[in-house]
Amino acid sequence: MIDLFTALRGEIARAIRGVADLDDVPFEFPPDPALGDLATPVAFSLARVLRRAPRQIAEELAERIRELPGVAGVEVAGPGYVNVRIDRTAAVRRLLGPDESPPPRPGKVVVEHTNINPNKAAHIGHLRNAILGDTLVRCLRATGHLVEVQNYIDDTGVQVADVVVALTELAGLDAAGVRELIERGEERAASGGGGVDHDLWDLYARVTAWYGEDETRLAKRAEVLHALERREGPLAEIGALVAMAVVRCHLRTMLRLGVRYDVLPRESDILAHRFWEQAFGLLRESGAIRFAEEGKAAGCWVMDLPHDEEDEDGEKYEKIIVRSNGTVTYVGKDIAYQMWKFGLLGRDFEYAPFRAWAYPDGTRPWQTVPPGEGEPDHPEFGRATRVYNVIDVRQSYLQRVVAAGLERLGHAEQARESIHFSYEMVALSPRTALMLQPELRLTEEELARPWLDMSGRRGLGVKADDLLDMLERKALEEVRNRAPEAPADEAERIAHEIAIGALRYYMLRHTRNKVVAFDVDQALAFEGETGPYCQYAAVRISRILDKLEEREGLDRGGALGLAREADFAAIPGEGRLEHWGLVLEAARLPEVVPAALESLEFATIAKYAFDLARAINGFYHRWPVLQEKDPATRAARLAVLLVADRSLREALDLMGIPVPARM
RNA sequence: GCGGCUGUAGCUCAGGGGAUAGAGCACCAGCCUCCGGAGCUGGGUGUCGCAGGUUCGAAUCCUGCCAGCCGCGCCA
Repeated sequence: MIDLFTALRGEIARAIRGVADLDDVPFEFPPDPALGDLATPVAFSLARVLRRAPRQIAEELAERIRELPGVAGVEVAGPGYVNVRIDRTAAVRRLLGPDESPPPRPGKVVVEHTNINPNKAAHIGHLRNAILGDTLVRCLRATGHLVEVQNYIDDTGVQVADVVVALTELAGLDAAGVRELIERGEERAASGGGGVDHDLWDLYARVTAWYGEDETRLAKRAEVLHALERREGPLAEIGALVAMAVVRCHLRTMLRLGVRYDVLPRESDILAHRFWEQAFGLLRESGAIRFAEEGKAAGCWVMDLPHDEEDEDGEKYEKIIVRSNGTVTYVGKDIAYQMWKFGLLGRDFEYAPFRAWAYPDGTRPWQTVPPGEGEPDHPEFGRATRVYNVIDVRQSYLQRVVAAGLERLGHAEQARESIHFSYEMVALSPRTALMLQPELRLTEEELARPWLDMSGRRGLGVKADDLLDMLERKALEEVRNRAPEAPADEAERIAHEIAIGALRYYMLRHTRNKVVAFDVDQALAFEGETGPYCQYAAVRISRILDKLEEREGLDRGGALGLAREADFAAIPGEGRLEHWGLVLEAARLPEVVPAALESLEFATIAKYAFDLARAINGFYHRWPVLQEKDPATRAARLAVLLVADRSLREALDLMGIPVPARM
């Protein structure tokens, strides 16, 4: 990324402070590039302080700004905006120059995302999580952060227990039978089908009904849970087998969209390494929790929340951390885990390369393992200076409690740096739900609702793999229509890249506080505000470069060299402003990325990429490069397109959207 | 009850003090002997949920209200 504006703003702000004392000088981009490249409405606020007309103040400021290097002109417009124009040829040259990305930053950022229960196939809600998380990771890395990506595996929870019950009681399988089921899934997966996680999707839905028929059957779940925690017996073996097999499936699904992880911490290893016992000691010693002698929580260890939260009786709110039977709650475990992420626990996991699967390139993410099984040489994990937990909005309360726990332990800074990246869920419109599953029986009330929650227990939802398959099939059909001569493997690769583009864009285009009411038609759209539209704009520029090489022997390096030498002023007057407008739009990327990180709103990057692609497509139609006769104009026009291309590709890359070689 | 989020065009959504409130979809009409239509150009719609307030200026900030959704468990 190349940032034209930050340094310039600093200069202008300094010049303005020479006239009036101000902490903060506001800047904005003028709504129309004809007005200028950078604007400040500062004269309006100064007018109040100085008790003079804003326009008059603006004129004075303009005089000083005019003198600054890199400033090509200053004008006062409207009621008192100061509009600044910059040197265009120099700007274009710089934008085509070497990368100026920020230097590495101190500290380490942990991003935890995906976190799918390893009991059935990933659904489209998990896709939103992983895509948001992965985009966060990419943006952090692009701005110089060292990032560690964690995907937490809850392999001892109720969901896994239920699937073990389903396998043993409903499917009548023993460990050998489960192994066989997993193997069959692997064979299907090898030829592009769904793995064992797909089998479990329906099986898991059935177990809820099975419990419903006879409540005494819940004892089976308790038995399995117990076995999982102790890691003993055939039920535990099946649980471990299934959980790791499903994790493998999830990793495969996520790899389809280009999402990878550094380390997979497992709940069972948190238990095995006795993280909670360690945290319990620290919490007790620090006074963060206390033993409740009386009240509703008598006999429990509780944490008094520093918030002014009260329950309906007006009593001070306390959160139970250890139950009266001595077992720890979910929040308690989460506090221990969060402490580990910051290196505050004084205890670590052991690690080994993920045992169940390797990425196709032969690398493996790391996983945690029980005591005594770890490899001596492994990267350092945890010890973060900041932690992002990507979890949906329903966990907001618990995330606050976890941060409060750190605070109460005396780690105020880490509490502040514990960031809940919350987002709303993906749901199904009743129409889409019925379309996908016509056999579904919805109540009157459900039909009237704007959306329906996906429910693993009802089998209601859309599998991530199925959506990806649909996207790839549709994209492949389009590719075959448009480029019938393309070899099969190339067509498939392009279709895959288009599918990813469509899916990732779809999940990012909504702001995070909005429920995505999943709509098949919208998700499968390749036209309008979509990923493929953005990809297409980049491909078009790429095609011009191809033609340039075919017809004139000018390769990409040559084209870039030509563009760097271009004189922007060579562009004839009537189109000059439009050319410049595209450059300006492209130059805004370094403004967009930090803003997106600050607000955790990656829809802004999606919107930016789309606007830029739209500008490129419009430009493409009005200003041909290859047909342009005048060599100076042609070089300048090429330069403009290359500037736009660079920003568009960078923006797409931040969202994990690849650009196909052709479309 | 308490807390959070959402309410903007027919639909899906951007915009979150500042220049004339915008996109996409859908609908209609145009556009290539081309750098391939996943495109471009036009066409028109808005009590920005309602009511007050702050401000030179409010879709945007504040207060209240209405509607919808989500949380608030000795579940995970």
